[in-house]
Amino acid sequence: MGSDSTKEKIIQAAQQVFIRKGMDGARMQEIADEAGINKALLHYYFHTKEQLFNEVFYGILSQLIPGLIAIFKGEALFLVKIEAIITQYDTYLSEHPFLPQFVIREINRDPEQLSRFMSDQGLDFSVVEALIEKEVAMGNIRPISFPHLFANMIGMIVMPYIGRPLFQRKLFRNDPVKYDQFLKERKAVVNSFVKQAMGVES
Amino acid sequence: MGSDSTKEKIIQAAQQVFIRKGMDGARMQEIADEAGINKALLHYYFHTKEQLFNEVFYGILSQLIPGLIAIFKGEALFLVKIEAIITQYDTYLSEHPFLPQFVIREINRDPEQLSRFMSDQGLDFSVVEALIEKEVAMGNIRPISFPHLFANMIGMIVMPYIGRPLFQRKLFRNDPVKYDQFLKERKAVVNSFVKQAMGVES
DNA sequence: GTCTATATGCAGATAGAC
DNA sequence: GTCTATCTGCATATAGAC
Repeated sequence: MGSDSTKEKIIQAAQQVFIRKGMDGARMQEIADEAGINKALLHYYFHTKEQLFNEVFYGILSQLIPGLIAIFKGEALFLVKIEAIITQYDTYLSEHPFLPQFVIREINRDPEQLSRFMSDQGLDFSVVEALIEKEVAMGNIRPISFPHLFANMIGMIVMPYIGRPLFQRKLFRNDPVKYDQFLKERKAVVNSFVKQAMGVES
Repeated sequence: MGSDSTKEKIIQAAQQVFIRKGMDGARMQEIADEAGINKALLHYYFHTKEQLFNEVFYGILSQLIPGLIAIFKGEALFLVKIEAIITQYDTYLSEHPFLPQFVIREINRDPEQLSRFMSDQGLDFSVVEALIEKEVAMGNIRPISFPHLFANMIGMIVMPYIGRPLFQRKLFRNDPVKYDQFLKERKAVVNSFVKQAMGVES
């Protein structure tokens, strides 16, 4: 039992540090300190830093993906799905505000592995891709390809998190309370922005 | 003259490497190799890695800012300014595709310094902030605050660049030619997306 | 200005006692 | 399982010859 809880403490600590510093910037010493143990014990549980990083990173990611798949494959109407995706992402990010930067770093550090992981988890965009083409063909929404719509939505949702240190300073006089309020508004703003752009009322 | 061209070679090489690997991941050896010199000479020109990084980073950034300020302070109509900002960013990014990731890392590594740098360069959003409030008050565009609109625009423009390794794999069967085509379309797509969302025809 | 060689320090990883 | 002490390697940085 002492062992399990130590491993859990390490993972918690590693999340904090990796997310703050990234894979390259993180130090095993710092992770050990944050977990209240020493480096040797860290290496007892996780042989290498790379291994620890992967467990942490993919552990976090795999919490997000099943929810998205469920939305993709669900029976809801197109516009409801759009809203669900925005809500899902936004809620998740409000709980893991440093995740986007973390993912972006990994996207560029080892894209092949990440891509494979998503496939392994069963994430596949072709369903949504077909869906949106149908909606466009039926004239329900303004013409747009899935990649463009996807990039637009993800970009709008994610930007306030990755840009926070700068945005908060430049746009909110460095007031964190104001910024949190701004973040809370995002879900609704993005949702109506997208719907209006696609030519449907919210 | 040999000296000046060496310094120039170093800066070019450092740009490449820092952009690929980030401040933490970059190695002075790799920069020296890419510049065709050795580490000692690198340290002759730039005493520390930190110093080299700052010169490269702020050197690149300072190319972008004056153009934005010109747009902000110009006499153009609001919608023309929106379009100009999108075009300016998008064109700049197509020439520096790795810059966003670079900036994001720095935003989180040392936000205070970056924020001060932008102020020093004279970048100030209050002009645009007032402008957009006026447009909303006049009923020319749908109500939206400047921070929300700004986050939306920047997010949409920047996302395809920071997410490229993943997006290209997942949405374009890892075909770089197709992805470049996609990137070329972004300027027009984002512009019309924004205008439609704000309730004006493009 | 440019090089080879070397110092210095630190981070990841291991050995071995308890 | 957990610790202290240590090894090994590598990255930044410097010394000093040319």
